[in-house]
Amino acid sequence: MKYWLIKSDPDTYGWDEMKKDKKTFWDGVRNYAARNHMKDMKKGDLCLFYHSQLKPPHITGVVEVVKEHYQDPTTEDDRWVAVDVKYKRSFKNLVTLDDIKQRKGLANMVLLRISRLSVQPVKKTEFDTIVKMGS
DNA sequence: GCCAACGTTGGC
DNA sequence: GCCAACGTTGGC
Repeated sequence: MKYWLIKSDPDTYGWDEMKKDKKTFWDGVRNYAARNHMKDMKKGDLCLFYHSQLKPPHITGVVEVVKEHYQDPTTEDDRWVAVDVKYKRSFKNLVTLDDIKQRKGLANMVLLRISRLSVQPVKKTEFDTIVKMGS
């Protein structure tokens, strides 16, 4: 099982909608590196849900991959894919970007190195640390 | 609103 | 296949 971090600008799609919908398709990725990560996602993988553009930016909770990649329904262009994710759990404490920066074990997260990548892999140890921080 | 980082496009 | 120009993302 793998772990990921997926970003969403709440103006486009926020955690409240995620909770309400229970399940959604994750589309609109137009970046090859992010797309390749989506193609690696397997059913049952867990993703941290990251709110970008907020003050402060933060992780709100966890979602689970329930359907592996398929053609992105929002475009004719067959280069792009979508996956389905379902709501798993909300964090009691939001884990902010600053919290992540402060935490020693998380200094090598992709999030801090390639800030613009919207779908990125997360190590199990990083995932566990963040879940602990959020609980 | 600004700016850095970086991906994409298009001319050559 | 290089590289300049341009657009977008995302933190601050």
